[in-house]
Amino acid sequence: MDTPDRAAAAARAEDSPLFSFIDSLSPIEPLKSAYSASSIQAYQSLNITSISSIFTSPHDNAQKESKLSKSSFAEFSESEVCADESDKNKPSKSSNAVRLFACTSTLTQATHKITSSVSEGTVGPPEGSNDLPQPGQFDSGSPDHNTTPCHGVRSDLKQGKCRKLQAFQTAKTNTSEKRKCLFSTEVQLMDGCQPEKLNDEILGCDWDDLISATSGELIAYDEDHKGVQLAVSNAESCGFLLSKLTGDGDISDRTHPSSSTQTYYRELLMDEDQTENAQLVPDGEKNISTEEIQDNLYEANGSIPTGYKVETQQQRGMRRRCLVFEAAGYSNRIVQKESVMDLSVSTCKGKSPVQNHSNPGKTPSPRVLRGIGLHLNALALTSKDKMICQDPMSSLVPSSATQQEAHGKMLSAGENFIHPGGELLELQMDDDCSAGVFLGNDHDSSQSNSPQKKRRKSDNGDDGEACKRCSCKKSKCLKLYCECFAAGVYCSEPCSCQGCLNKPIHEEIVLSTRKQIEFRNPLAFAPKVIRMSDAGQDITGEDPNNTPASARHKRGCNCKKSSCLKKYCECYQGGVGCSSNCRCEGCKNTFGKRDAAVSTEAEEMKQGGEEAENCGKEKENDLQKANAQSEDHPFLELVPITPPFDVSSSLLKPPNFSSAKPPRPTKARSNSSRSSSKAPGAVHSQKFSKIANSGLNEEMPDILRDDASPGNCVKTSSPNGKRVSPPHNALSVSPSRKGGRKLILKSIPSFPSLIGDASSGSSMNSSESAFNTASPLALASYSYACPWNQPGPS
DNA sequence: GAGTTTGAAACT
DNA sequence: CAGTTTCAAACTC
Repeated sequence: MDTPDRAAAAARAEDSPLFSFIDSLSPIEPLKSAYSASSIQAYQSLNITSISSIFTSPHDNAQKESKLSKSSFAEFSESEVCADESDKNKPSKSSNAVRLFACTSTLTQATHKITSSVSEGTVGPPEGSNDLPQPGQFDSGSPDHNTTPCHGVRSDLKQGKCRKLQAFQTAKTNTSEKRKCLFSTEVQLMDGCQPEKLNDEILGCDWDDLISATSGELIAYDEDHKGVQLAVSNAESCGFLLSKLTGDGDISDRTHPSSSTQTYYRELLMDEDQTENAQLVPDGEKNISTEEIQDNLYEANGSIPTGYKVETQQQRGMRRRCLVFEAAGYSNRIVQKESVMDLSVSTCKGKSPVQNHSNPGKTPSPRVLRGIGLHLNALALTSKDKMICQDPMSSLVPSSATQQEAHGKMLSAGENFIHPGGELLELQMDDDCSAGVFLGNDHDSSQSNSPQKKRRKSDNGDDGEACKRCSCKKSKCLKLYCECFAAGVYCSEPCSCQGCLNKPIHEEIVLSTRKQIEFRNPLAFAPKVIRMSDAGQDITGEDPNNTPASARHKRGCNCKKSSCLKKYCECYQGGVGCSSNCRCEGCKNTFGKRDAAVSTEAEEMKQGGEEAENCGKEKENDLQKANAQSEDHPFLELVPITPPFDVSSSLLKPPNFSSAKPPRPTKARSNSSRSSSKAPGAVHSQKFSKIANSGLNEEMPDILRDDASPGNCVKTSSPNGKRVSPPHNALSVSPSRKGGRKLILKSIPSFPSLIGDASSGSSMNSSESAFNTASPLALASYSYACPWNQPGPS
């Protein structure tokens, strides 16, 4: 960051002929400056104080960026947002991306080196593979970048930008570079199409991402981070991405530095995107540039900085995607490594082979995908998840180099996964959809982790309704009645709603409404069904006992006529047995009767799985659906809660961690009180004690009680826990939390992210400062926890 | 596809 | 906090 360093770096770069060439192409200096202290200042001014972002995964940065963009450029973003929808993929963007891409191709290794050197210059001395800016360096730099140029860019780029940003986020080691690239790209965009060497170079690494971003959809792959994802149409959503990536990413990076560096994001270019791109850039250039570039990248891997190489070759990013796709093993299989190139090529050409494969007939529009984002809750709640969209899935399908790896990552990712903002949600949806789509293809089942996805896939695939979504008429999709809104996702094409305001265009309204609802009921957007089982087992591994059956409906149902044997019953719908919290009458929940639960909750918790099985026999279809929902998305569960939530109540966040006080789930209490009132207090208390006492307990009890235990937020289970726990002392608060975290994540609605975006900017700073090292996950958890911590409405 | 049932969400 | 109304999903035909 220091000027001397920059000077040195600059000198180096200048020395190389490439540098001169690059200069001719586009001025890089601006970027440098951006990275430099000046940028930092700007960053600070923006209120993005926390450097923690540096430590954190790219996600954090992205979030911050998004936040910044939003907060500082809220006007822009909004106006742009509107424009985005109409102009999602602006030619300028695509053109820029194309340019960058082309530049990168031309630049090849030398350029990469230069870029790296440049980055280094800002940060520190580059070396060999290290040429690429180190994460830490970037981190420091990235924020700056983000702050200054990004804002403008973001606003301009809008969704596409966000996507790009997200993509950047995904990259770990490369992240910094990627970030730079993003920034650079963003900058260019802002500037208007000014090609920049750095950008190009950087883009070389991320250009795919950029392209994807421009194209419309992004698929983020964070091998290391696993959790990351997506992008999304709105910058807002970008902000939400918090995903655990940070935490995971950090960890993973540490553990697997080399691999970590390779995060990959891919975009499937939609026809639109392609067309747009084509328009923007000469066809020949585009195609050639992209293809060549890719080829070059692959070929030049040796020459290319490790980070680049890895990314291009390994396409770890894809793996992430794979998470989604994993379920759809098919996608992975089909595409595989080649898929990456194919994708890139396809994007250039117009349609990605993948898309063709998945849905020859359909060409999922980026929009669709965006909208599709599934919500964990939604998933858990209904088969609707299916809605998500097969198409997107298919389109997205990028194959991962190693499916298995991807799977593993996916799982982890799922765990880590946080729902970003609405767009992110979309991505999620995409993932989900993909999962759903692929469910049929469960090949990947080997993934072990993604059983849920598999199930869903099957479900989705089976259901023609897969893409069905809400059909609100009077609620304007701004109430919990709306599944989309409840799930924290924007309504999209599949929706048949009327007067829908749950769209990126009305982000503010959505956020405000969401806040209101959350204020009224902090748990409103929390997952209705907490499912320790899969997530806990897989992720945590700590709670072998937890079985799907163990999961219970948080609030408990109030069924009277359905006997808890129909989807009317949330418990049944969620594939969980009724618990003492339920006030149902004549409960016959196949997953576990309330009475039984009360009397033998402990057993149920352990054996819940059995119950589920039994129930499943009774109604295979229903059960499958339910199970799929609940189980399939274990990692969905993991999904971060709503950042917004955090944001809204965010103020508490820092305190949470710092403060030993366990967050109180105000509602939880209310729930408990409720349940207690209805159910025998003794029983309830017993459960509690059980939970508290048993190590396993964490699983369900936490969740169910999640409310009860504020810790839930904190708990970050395995994946999350990894990231979070170390840094977050406060988190450590209760061991039990681990399990809770999983649950928590699940519940988190994507929308929250939206909220989070708005508030996050300032709030994040404080929180980040507190966390610093904390991973994004931590943040997410934190934020999530905060709400809980706060009595909220109470 | 239309109408009914259902229970959660929202409202008072 | 309890009761009522509103709402949209789930279900039935």
